[in-house]
Amino acid sequence: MNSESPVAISTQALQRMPYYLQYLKQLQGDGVKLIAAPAIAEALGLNEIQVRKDFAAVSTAKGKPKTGFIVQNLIDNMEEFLGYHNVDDAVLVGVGSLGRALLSYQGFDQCGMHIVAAFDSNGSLIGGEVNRKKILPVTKLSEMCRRMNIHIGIIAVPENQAQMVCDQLVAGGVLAIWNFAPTHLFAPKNILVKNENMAASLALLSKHLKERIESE
Amino acid sequence: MNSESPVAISTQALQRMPYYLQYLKQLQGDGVKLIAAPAIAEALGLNEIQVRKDFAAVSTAKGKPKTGFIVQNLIDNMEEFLGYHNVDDAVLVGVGSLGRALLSYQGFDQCGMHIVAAFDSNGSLIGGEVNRKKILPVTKLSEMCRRMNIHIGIIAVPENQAQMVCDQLVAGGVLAIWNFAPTHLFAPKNILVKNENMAASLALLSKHLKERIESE
DNA sequence: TAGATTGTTAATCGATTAACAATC
DNA sequence: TAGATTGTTAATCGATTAACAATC
Repeated sequence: MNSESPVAISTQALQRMPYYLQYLKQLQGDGVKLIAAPAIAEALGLNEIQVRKDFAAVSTAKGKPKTGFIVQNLIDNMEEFLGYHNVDDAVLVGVGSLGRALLSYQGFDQCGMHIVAAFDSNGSLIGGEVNRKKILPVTKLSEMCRRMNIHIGIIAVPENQAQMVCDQLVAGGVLAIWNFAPTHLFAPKNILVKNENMAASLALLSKHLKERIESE
Repeated sequence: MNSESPVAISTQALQRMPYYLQYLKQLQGDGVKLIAAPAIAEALGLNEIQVRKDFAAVSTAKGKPKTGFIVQNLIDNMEEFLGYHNVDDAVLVGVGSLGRALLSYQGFDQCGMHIVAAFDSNGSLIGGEVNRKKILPVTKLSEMCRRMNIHIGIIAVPENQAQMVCDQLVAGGVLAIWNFAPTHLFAPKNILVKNENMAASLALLSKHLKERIESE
């Protein structure tokens, strides 16, 4: 494994990349051409050695002592590394309030994902559209995934329907699932399931506040 | 630190709690009274030793060999541990499509957070409401936070406004910030900032797909 | 009793941070 | 040159998993 990447990269490092990209693009917008690792570390609240390692894992060009890295190069290398250049088609299942928000979000295309259609089981929604994406009946889900060669399935349905939707996405041949339902999903090992569980984040906030307030 | 909890708990363990809770409540709904760690591990795709350790960290009652744990006890212990019983008031800033979705979500109250109001800078939104939450001018943000004793600030504004909003929330005395803007925020060390960066999750998906597709 | 499950101590694994020589 | 910054190897830290005795 990792045949194409000379240096292995951790999951954590991977998820720092979008923060680097956001800041690097901001610098670029301000006309900055060069940037050093310590400056980025400072701006993003990270350790500078960590930044250097992360850059080493994705950068084709080496940094120059006393100078740093070429902003444009880093942006290109990161986007290439993350696969933002070859956009994957996605479908979204569950057109509730969260589903609508995701369908309306403009930034996914720049991150290598394009939502082509939405699915729902509610007959009154079917045939409508949100942000120019048609809402189709969920009964057609796996067939459409296969026909359109969809790679990503986004699950935004209630938790009791999530596993069923997951199964159909897998049957439709998707390779990755982005799960917004607050439940564990079973999927074949070669399918990546990324959970986005608000309750898990809230647990962190709630516990922090409980401790702060109790310690008074 | 950790004076009230006999066993220290990791951030990771904390974020697993909502998954346990979800499953335990499902069991309870099915009339199941007792559950063993290996069964839960199986259902949630976790290691059974990890489950036992997580339970040991929050449970007041010990598990019984050959029997397991009392479902009701675990639910109570976890909710108490996470602070779901004492609900914290929150405000949301930025009534775009994501902000609306968050305002409409019904599950936060059960997780110890209650959104009392929303703020926006767009005059045409002010005075309106979403899911019975009034939309107020962002100019009143810190004053209102202080007056209403708000503990949590939710940031759902564009990235270029996020730091300014963060500063005002801090000025208003909030203790924790839930940041949906894809940018790093600077805040005092005693304020918890939890980032919810969709781009970071997408990076994981995009990279996985790039590798899968390249390896064909 | 026998066997499944518990709780805890030790070992492993992965990620971060420190130390330091190389270089512009 | 001197000093800042780079890249890499070693040390530390945190979390997970393994090993195992205790117990119902």
